[in-house]
Amino acid sequence: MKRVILVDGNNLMFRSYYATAYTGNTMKNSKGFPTNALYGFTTMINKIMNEETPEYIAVAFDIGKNFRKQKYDFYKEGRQETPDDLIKQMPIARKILDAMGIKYLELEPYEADDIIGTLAKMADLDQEYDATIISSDKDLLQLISDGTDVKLLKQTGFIKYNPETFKNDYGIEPIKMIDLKALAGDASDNIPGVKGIGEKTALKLLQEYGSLEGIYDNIDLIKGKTKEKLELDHDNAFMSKEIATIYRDVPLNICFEDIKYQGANEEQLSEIFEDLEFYSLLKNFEKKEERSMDLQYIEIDDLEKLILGEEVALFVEISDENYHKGEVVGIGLCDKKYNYYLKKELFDALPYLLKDKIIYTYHKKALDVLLKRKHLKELIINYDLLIVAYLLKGFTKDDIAFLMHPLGFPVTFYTDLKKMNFEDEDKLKKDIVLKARFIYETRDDYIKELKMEGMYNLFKDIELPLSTVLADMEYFGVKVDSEVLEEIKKEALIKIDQLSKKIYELAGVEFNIGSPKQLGEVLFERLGLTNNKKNQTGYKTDATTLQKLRGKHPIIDLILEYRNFSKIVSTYTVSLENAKFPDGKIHTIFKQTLTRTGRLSSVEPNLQNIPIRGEEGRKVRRAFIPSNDLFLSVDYSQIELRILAHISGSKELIEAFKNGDDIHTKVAADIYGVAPSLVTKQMRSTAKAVIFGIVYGISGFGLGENLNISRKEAQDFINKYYELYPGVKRYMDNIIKEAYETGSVRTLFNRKRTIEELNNRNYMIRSSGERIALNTPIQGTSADIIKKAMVLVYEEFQKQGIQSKMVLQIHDELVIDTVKEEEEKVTKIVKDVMENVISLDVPLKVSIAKGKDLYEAK
DNA sequence: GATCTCACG
DNA sequence: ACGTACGTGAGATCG
Repeated sequence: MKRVILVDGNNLMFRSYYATAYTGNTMKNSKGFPTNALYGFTTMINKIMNEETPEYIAVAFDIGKNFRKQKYDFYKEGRQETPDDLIKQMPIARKILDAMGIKYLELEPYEADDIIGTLAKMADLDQEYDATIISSDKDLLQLISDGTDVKLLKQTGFIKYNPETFKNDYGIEPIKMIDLKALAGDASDNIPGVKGIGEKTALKLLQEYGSLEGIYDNIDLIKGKTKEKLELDHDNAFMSKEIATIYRDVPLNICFEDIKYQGANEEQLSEIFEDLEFYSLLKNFEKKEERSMDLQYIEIDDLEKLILGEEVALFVEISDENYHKGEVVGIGLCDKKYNYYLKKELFDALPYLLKDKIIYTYHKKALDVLLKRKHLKELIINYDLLIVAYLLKGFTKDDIAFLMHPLGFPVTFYTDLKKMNFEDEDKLKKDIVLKARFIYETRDDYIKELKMEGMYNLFKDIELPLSTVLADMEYFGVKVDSEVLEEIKKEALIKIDQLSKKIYELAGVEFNIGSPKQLGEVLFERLGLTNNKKNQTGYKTDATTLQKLRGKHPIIDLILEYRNFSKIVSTYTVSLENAKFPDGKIHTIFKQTLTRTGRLSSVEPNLQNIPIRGEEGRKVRRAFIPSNDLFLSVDYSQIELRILAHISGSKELIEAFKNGDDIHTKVAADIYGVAPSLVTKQMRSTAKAVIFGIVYGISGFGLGENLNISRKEAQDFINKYYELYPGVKRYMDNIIKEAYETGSVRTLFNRKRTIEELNNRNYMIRSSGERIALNTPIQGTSADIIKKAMVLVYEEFQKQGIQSKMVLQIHDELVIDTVKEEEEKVTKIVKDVMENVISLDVPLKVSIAKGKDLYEAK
């Protein structure tokens, strides 16, 4: 049996284009030619060649007019025009295939689908050949047969369909996909179908009557509205069927030998890749001559030889992404004229060497920490390209190579440097110097861009000084009591042991409770519990699903408890203990340039998700103890809601906050139409869920799921809320409109987030873009506010010579490791700064807690 | 390495 | 009819 691979080339190009256009910047080479679709296309083809190693392969494209459009001019009408940036890339895709030795096929007036259909038919008729079709377009599923399967590409991975697996999923024969479309239509191709009938109803009808013809033959057996709709759109249905049918007799006049894989012409291919600047792909077949910019640099062993201008760019390569552990590998230094490479031993001289210089760097925080670890004087750094790129592009990588590579610089990625253990000295030195040079050469343009975008102040007054604060917090670290952790672990393990025994007993079998797959089988097959919730791999067994089964079987509660304790053991005792440094402290890394909203995140380990909601988990907080005398925890109360009140200008909400009302009680009273004194706990928590939902852009369905009430009830709550607080509704409408117009939203401090999702043709992704537009100004402004407060607190501590240290930030909360004698002073500073950091139309309020560990300080 | 589950704001 | 809340990090399992 010979296998023929049939690739939907058009589909691959579109997919690649929108995949990357959606995550961020459209990739271009240094000449400004767009390359994003080609990059995705090429890697996909490479992947296919590796995974399938086909002997016969063809890639089909659309070209020119197509016969469906000629006959029915509404076909594919209303579709967004293909972007210019994508059209430009189309001919290059064909060139690449030529160079790869892969045949491509196109023939006017047919579409790629028809060409694939024709070849699949050839394979079906020929006993010697089997075909596999590769595409993310479901239309092609109609071609599945004994001799043809379809690899349907998903956002991640793929599903492989043959007649059997297809029937399992859809409940109909593959060929009935055509009838399905005839009934349900297809919005993206503008195929009408039968108005008012969607996939659900269509599938039901087809399962019962077999085909479109079968349905109309038995039309009298069908009742009610469905029948009316079918009768009304009879002609449309049959016309839709015609359009949806892939034409399988395209006069290609070829045989399989014509599409035999020829092997790549590497020279030709590397020329194309050079031109596109696909350096990572070039690497794959070991292009000999390295494209280099021949950067000249001076190696410094003797500091006497080093004379620097006023402005310098500094790049320090570190041997581990975790700069609390890594060591200096090498140093690049540039001024206006010269490039220098300094060996790592000269790191200690930097504070002296760069005194009074204007310093530009990449990843200032790592540098700050490194200096502290070596007990060196701090450097005054004026510019951090990592932060700048984050603000301007939403760029998120710690490795500067990700910034340089798309611009055509021959730079080595950090992971590759690390893989070779930073050993190739020549390459390494050149690389480090190049990075420093890049920082120097681009700084003016980036600063200009920051100013143009109105983000210069955000950078200069908040983000840059914040990196100093974060370095200080990370380096100081949080002390952990290993004995407490050990104690918690021991007790939890005993619990786990007892629980597993009981669970095995009730299940009648021993299995791995930690395996969702095995657990699902035990609960829903062996014990016969009912669960209609599924995920990709089987039954859903997450806490919400299980909670709905409580009372149905005693095993459920035990499993929930088991999960609780095993989470505590693995994540919050063992891992935290492992994260401890020799000084008995945990030194997390606060990622300053990662989140899309402006929040921080915390890694290695994450100290922003230490348990608090559950009593058992909360005990873990006893293990976090101050290095000084006590913890002071100050958190903003309802900061996001206050921000919503402010930016929406909602009179009612502003009034409530000014009065100092309990906002959830107030909203509950309004929604239920009762006096605040009559609001029950239940009512208050419902109101709370509604309020949070609003901030996230929830739907009636989502809120319903969340509160376990009907979708309609939930929708009523939402409508009521809009009615009561029209300002909020107005804000939501306006911000979404603005987001569509500008492609982005901003926070109060002008932090910008571009939302590519809004341009996506997929409804789901577009709606997600709208929710992002809604939520980001709120979450982001909150992040701005606490960041500014941190900078001011830090400065005030310095001014007053305070020894207490800020150690944690948990989004709306600051934790200070406080010296007893400073308790009063510190409390006042932190409270005053946090409450007065910005003046809004509503007051900002904090609540304060203190204690001898993180458990008590809450 | 993807997926599921669960911890936090 | 679609599919279903914003932002994160991490451990265990499994193909």
